[in-house]
Amino acid sequence: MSDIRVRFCPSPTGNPHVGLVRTGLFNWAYARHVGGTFVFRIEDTDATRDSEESYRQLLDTMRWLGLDWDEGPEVGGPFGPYRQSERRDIYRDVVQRLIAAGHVYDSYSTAEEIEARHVAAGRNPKLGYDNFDRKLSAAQIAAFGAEGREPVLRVRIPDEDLSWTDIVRGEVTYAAGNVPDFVIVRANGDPLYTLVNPVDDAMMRITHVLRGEDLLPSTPRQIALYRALLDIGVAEWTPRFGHLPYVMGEGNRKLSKRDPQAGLSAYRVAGFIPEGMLNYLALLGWSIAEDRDVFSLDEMVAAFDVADVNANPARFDPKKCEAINATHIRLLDPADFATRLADFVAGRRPLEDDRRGVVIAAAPLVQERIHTLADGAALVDFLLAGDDFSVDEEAAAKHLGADGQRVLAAAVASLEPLNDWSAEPIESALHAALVDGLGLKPRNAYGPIRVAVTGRTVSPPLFESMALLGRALSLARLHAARRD
RNA sequence: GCCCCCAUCGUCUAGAGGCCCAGGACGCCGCCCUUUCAAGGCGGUAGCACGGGUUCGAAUCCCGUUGGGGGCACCA
Repeated sequence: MSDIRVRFCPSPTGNPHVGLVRTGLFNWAYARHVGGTFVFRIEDTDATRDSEESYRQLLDTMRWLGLDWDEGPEVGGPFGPYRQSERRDIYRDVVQRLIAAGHVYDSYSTAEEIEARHVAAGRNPKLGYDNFDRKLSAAQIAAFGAEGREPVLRVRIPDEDLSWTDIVRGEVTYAAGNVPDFVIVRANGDPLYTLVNPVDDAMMRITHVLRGEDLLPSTPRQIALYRALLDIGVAEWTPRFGHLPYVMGEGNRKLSKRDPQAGLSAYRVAGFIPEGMLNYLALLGWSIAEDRDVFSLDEMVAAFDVADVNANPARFDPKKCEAINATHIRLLDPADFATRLADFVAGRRPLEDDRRGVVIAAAPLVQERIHTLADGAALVDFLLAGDDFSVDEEAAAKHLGADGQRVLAAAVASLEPLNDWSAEPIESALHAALVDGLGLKPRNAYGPIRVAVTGRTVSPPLFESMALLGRALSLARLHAARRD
């Protein structure tokens, strides 16, 4: 067991997106690699944006992927609670101590006033807070109070360079004067992320903060806050920071929640399996070896180190994600794959026991032909369709014309006397009648039959499919496809 | 505008001075196999952003330029 403690602390807004999950994965993998502790914390300090549904989705997603946490919601731990909405009293106390020690001060400036001051001084109005309220006189404060204005609380940033050694980027420095005093408590008394995140990291004894690159600019502020937390005894050390590269979407934009390919749940619904998803996500900024990009979670754990993470942004490529997923599907033990496929199908349409058995039996025929479980479901659908079976129009036009009709007639004639309705006899009978009898090339011979029986031009292997479908249904569909 | 980050095939990456006229994967294109589709096999396509240094030697180190991204909230 190592003393390393990392955390994953999403806020429950909307559905978890792939970049967020990738960050969770890297934290988890690092914790497991070093034998440390993985803390899962929910940052729900913004009541107007957080939702219980999103919270549930977060836990559900983590569990689906198999990223278990050592401390966190529903698991507990020595530093709980792990939902910030339940930690108000803790923050209130820390704020009192920060005030008492003089690290923070009341600030009355509104955004308009700050901007006006910049304009009046001939500066860029977008410069940010100007630390104006640092030196308010008692009289001014009294005057604001008399107006009924409620101050926010700001942290006093030291006037010196702030730098750290980023685990993935190396030395990063923000020169003195570039980090304005920032707000940690709203005028209404609500603590902000800017306070709560470092406070919890300190109190939960986090040693390594691994998070998205978007938070890099907030790191100097946090380092300044840590000095204050160290001073008042809330923190015992400043953690190391590592900023993981962005996951980009289409075009050159950071993958946003609105992006259709961004939400992780969409992949689950589309029939991606955790193994494939995790493997692909791991590839976004990390690689296991020079000539290898398919691996299991265990293999990742054995090899993963944050220090090896690449600093440049990665584009999420749905095609490669599918390809990786496909190889993981093929890697699955056939029995395991069969039950996953059956469960997936059952999630889409009611599956009675005997039909479930058919899907299980068909699974080996589709396992290596698909990228996602949804592909698999589509491939076995003809076995489950009852009265709603229909032949695809385009396929019919192409294969069930005059030539197709001759094939169908000969096929029916050869199949009807068959006693043993299994793949081999079916193949022999069809081969004799169509290839030998009509002198057709196999691809032309079996096309019409495939379309008649499965309704599509693409299906699992024909003879096995017909065997699975059964004699009665197979013949009925062959008859139904005939025009005479 | 200011600050910060990033820069190898279309995409994800390997590469931590000579092993690299740059390796793997996805994609794409051929061919083989083949009852469709896959899978598999074989082959191909395509890249170190640019300019200066440093060095006997640079994709690798330094500086600059350009390009891309992010931040500059009483969101996280």
